[in-house]
Amino acid sequence: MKNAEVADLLMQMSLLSEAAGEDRFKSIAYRRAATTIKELSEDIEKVWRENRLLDLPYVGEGIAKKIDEYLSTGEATFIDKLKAKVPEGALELMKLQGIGPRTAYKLAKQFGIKSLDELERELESGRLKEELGEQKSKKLLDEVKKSKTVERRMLLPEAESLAAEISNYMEQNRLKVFSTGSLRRGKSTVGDLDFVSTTAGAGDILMRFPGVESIIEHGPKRTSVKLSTGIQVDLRVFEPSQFGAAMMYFTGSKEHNITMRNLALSKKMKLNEYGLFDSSGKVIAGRSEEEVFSALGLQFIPPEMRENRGEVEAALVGKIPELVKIQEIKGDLQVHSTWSDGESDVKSMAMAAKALGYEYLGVTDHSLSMRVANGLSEERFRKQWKEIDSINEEMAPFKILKGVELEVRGDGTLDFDRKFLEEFEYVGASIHQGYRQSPDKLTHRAVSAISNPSVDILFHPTNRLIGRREGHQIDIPKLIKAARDNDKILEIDGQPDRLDLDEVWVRRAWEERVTLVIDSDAHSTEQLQFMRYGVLVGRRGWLTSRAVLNSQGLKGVLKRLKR
DNA sequence: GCCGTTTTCGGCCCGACTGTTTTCAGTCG
Repeated sequence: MKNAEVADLLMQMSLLSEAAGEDRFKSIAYRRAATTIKELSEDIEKVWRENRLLDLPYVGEGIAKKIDEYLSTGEATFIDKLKAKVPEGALELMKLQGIGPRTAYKLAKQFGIKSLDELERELESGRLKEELGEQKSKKLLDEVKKSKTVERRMLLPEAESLAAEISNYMEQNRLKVFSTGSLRRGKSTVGDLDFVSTTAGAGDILMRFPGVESIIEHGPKRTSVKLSTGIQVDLRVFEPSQFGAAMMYFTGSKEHNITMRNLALSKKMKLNEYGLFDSSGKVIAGRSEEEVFSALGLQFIPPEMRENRGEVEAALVGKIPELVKIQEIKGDLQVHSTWSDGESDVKSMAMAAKALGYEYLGVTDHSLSMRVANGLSEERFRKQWKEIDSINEEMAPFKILKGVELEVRGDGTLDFDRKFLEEFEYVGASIHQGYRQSPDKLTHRAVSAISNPSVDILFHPTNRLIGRREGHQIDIPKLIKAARDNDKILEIDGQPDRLDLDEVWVRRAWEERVTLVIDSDAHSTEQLQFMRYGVLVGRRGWLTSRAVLNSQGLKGVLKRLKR
């Protein structure tokens, strides 16, 4: 699948077009098309072969022609053409906060600055003071020095705990702040933190938060600071009567906001962060999000869905799904114990699961060939089952299910034979090995695993580790089709660095009526909490409880996994 | 470059903050 490559090319076009000083709407158009293709839940090559490129949102004649060139010849002459118009170095300079297309163009063209290192030298020499002004030079110099610490996005637990730390600090100063932005939308990675407050002066308190390293800007309504960890925190202050509109605006996403504002315009109203207004400027709504949605004739859209992926259109016709909730989860079907690489024993895991209100817990220790994880042999599994039986007697009606995380070996064969696999209450297969295999081979392994009669679930299908390792380049539409044809289940793994399947594919899978299971993949009792993150992915993938196997009670799950 | 229950041309979300621009351009979210 070349979706990521094509999206990347279009994103480059967007940046180049901006740096070349072209009409800024061109750049926006490229970026929108890039997003469309990045989030496309089918193979772009398939769309192209079937002549459906023009059906994609934000793809018109111009962009379709470029995609056609790339997919048919493997070349992208349009990139080189545009590059010729951009002075060398401008793109790199634009990565710096405070340098936009204008400044980058000027610095690269007039001063021949080609890199951040060169910019640093020029700034230190003072030669740019006349051009940029004293303040700006100083600010940029600070930025250049800071830029050397790599920019990173936080995983959800880190983002949540930082947000909690900041809001506790504010609370100690008798100020309430509300977390918004991508954290409120439940995105798998969070770049910066966004808060809304209804108390004047909140910005002054934020600036005194102990982790603050520098102040990016500070005004009566908006304050932005940078923490020593490199994370940016933005705070905006509003009147209580504006709170709902403010939360909507700051929760985003940006593209969702644009669609919402356009919808307001089409109804002769105006929507901004202060409220919804009629054509005479009179306020119609703003105090709560519910009020604003309703005044626009929309159903309430849960934050997790606000990504401009059709949710506004769905809300207009009352088709927002009732998203799955964490309270509806009745059990966990992938956890590990001390039998393999877990830190807690089976009984502790079961007690912790019961304490969460679950009816059942599927213990899925690794199979034999995962030697690094102390994978179990047939003999050890039989011993484990005895232990499970006795705990089950004690804890009834709570039930521990005998599962396995079964290794799909490099050659596509499974760790155990069919006869033994039938003795488990269910089998989840995983592909951990063989990164360097071709996409075709990996796809074949995944498809044959999910098609195997002894396998019920494919765990974390791409095996990605966010920020550390790309997932296997498997053909996911093909995998989804195989799961559907064989009536099998795909997993959303709740480990914060996995969250695999990705939300885009989760949505596609359920559209094809493939059941999903949301698991914590816990390796300790505490990690059972990771279920929450998996549920967020499900919600971002528009799942209802009906789509999620483990929103069913024990009876329903056993029926579905009947062997 | 894309798009259309006002439009196939003329728009494209809307506002805060910074700096030294004495009225607004650049950048950002």
